[in-house]
Order: sequence, then C-alpha cells, then structure tokens
Amino acid sequence: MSPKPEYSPDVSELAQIAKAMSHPVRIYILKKLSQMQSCCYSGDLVLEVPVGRSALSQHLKELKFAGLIQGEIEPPFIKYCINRDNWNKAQKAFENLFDAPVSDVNAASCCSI
Amino acid sequence: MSPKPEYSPDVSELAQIAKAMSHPVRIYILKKLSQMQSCCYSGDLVLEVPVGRSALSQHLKELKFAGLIQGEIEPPFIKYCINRDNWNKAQKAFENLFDAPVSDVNAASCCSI
DNA sequence: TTTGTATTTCGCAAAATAACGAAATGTTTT
DNA sequence: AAAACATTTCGTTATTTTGCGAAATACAAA
Repeated sequence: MSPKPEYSPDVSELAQIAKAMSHPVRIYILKKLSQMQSCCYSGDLVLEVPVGRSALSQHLKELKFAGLIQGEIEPPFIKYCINRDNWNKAQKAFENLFDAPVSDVNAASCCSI
Repeated sequence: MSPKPEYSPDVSELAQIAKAMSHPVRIYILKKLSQMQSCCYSGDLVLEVPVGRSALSQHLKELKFAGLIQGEIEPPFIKYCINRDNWNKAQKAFENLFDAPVSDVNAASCCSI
C-alpha cells in the first residue's frame, strides 16, 4: 500500500560492502592483508589487533561473507588473503555511486555552505 | 599491559566513513543527492525511501556527522547536498587502503582458491 | 592413539543501531 | 498572534552487533 519504493540491488550491495568495512578491526585486516601482498594467518593477526581470537574469527567470517577476503586451508593454518576480483568490484561500485559526475561549476553553485 | 595496539587514525576514519555508508537508505540518499547534481529537501527524500520522517532525519544526521553531506537552511526547507571535498577525501582513503598495489602476478601466486 | 596446535562455534551479556509516533523547535503565512 | 508547515528531538521498543571465555572441531606430530 505504501508508495515507498524498495532499494535497488546496487544500493543494497554497496551498503553491504560498507557494512563489512564498518569496523576498525576489519579495515585493519584488509589493510594488513593488502600490505603483505600475500596472505596472513589468523594467529598472526590476533597479535596486532585489540580483540581476542574468537572475535577476530567473527570479523574474518564477515569479511569472507562479504567476499572481500578468502581463506585457504594450509595445514595447520588457515591463510587469509584479499579477494582481488571482488575488491576491484567493490572499489568500482564505490566510485560509481556518483554515476553522473558533476562539474566543479555545478558543485560550487549547489551549496553556499 | 596488553600488548594489543590501537588502530591508527586512518583506519578509524575509513571505518567511520564505511559505517556512515552501511545502510541502504544512506547509500540511496548519497546516490540521489549526487544524481540531482544539486540539493534535496528532506521532504522530497521521504517520499522515495522506505522509512518515516524521523528515521530519515536520523540518517541525514549521521551522514552529516560523517561529513559526507551538508545541510543548508533555506526557509522553510533545509537543503541537503553532497560535501564534495569530504567525498573526494573519502574516495581517496578508500582507494589508498591498498597503498602498495600488487601486480597481477603476485595476486595470482597468493591464493590458489 | 594421545597430545598439542590452530581456528571456529556456542552461549551469553553489554552496547549500539534502527524505527516509530508523539512532542518540540523554528519559520512562514494568514 | 494564531495556524500551518518542515524538520528534528525525545522516549521507547525490537533487533543487531560486538566481545568474551569455554567448548568444539580439525589436523599434525609424537
């Protein structure tokens, strides 16, 4: 009944990516994994992050669910690394939020403060 | 006494931006404001978004707090628009999360799955 | 098979988020 | 001054998120 529309898929997707990145620990993990230019053990990460092992595991799970990272079993460890494909997609989605880029003139004329 | 380090400022900042963008309504608002290439009244937005006025007001407040939008009083309305400067900064922060871009070779050699 | 190591899941409590309607604020029009 | 309008704040409730320690799982080494 309500004329309220729903969100379009791209809106929901970007929100979901943002949610996965909405916690400092998770940003830290992403940053770390990228800086290593390789993978990381969960056990290594726990030393650098102010949460316990179980909480870290949860954060890794959420990043994995969002597709931003991936885990590879490499006994007796699990190596985590960035999912480059999905990361690139996420970055594009973020860039394209403004799919109609405005000129500086328009931007300036828009808001006085 | 815990050896746990804290987050660096850039990590916290990016997490905060991501948190502000972690809700579909807020993504929609950002998208809308950018597409208009101008400003928007809260009253206009409420017709396009599946939340009530008070909830919308909260979302606008959060986006404003994060610096992504700005409100300009233009009686009897309040016009909202994107804060271009901060948006550009946010986008850069997002792009630079991976400050050491990896080559495709490294990326491929990292994870088998 | 038993032990040890690495990680995740479970159960729970505290805190944060989201949404609503009602009331409040501020401004314009009558 | 009163009525109308746009928006925000308040008070409340329901849901989600976060984090911890304990228990469970998975695997390798002894």
